[in-house]
Amino acid sequence: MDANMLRGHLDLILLSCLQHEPLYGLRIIQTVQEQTGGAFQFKEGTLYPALHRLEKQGLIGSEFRPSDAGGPPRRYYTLTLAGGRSLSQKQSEWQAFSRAMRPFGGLSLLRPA
Amino acid sequence: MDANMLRGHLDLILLSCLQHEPLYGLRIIQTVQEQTGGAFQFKEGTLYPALHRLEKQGLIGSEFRPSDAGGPPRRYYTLTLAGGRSLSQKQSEWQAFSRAMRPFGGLSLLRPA
DNA sequence: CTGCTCTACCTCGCGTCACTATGTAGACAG
DNA sequence: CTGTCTACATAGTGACGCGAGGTAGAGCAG
Repeated sequence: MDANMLRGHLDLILLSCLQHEPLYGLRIIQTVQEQTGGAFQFKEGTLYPALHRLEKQGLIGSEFRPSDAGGPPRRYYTLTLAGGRSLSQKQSEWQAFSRAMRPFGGLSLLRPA
Repeated sequence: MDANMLRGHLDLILLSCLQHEPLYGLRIIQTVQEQTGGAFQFKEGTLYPALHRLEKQGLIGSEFRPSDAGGPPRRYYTLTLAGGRSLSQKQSEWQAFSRAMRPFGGLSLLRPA
């Protein structure tokens, strides 16, 4: 899948991942891959610029600390308060977008209410 | 709504609009606006380059003919055979994408099967 | 210590593509 | 002939996901 469909939806995915617990970069990639059954597999060149962007916007915070399980230190990202609000809004936007797409996506006989 | 969420999904919308009958440019804009309850309102600078792209790819054909209802002539676009196949595929891709987004879009308690 | 490998993070450059703004041309009214 | 409306068209811009490549520390083998 995926040409550049992800455009504009990546931020929502990342914020949503950090909703429950802090995660570091490569772990986010693994998480997303698992939760989507392999449908989304982004690369580092996709992830890190997006995380930096979100941090610059104040939606996430980060802490660089030594790994507790061996290996090199990791930068753990955490959802901020503003990030939580932004997440809610982006979820609403996604739902509106998804609903607006319904007439075009096939499956026209489903989803009664 | 809409920042650049539309990215990668516009082609699907356009092909889907031409599925039942030929339409001309501005009429497509009206159709989409109506079918989405006003959620999608693209501008000409979005529409025409996209139509030209699809035509260059052979997914739609066009005929420029005088308007049958007064006013300037219009370019009517028609779905080709290849366009029909592409539409089906893009619909499948959208469904896969939409399904993959489910863990992040909120509404986590819905959509049982 | 040296060299190798693995994990993790980072960044440059590129291409795509939707959007803004602007332009052109024919139909019709006054 | 001038204004206005409809319809089509395009150049320029910017955002951003992606591919490829680069750095650095941890751990291990010899």
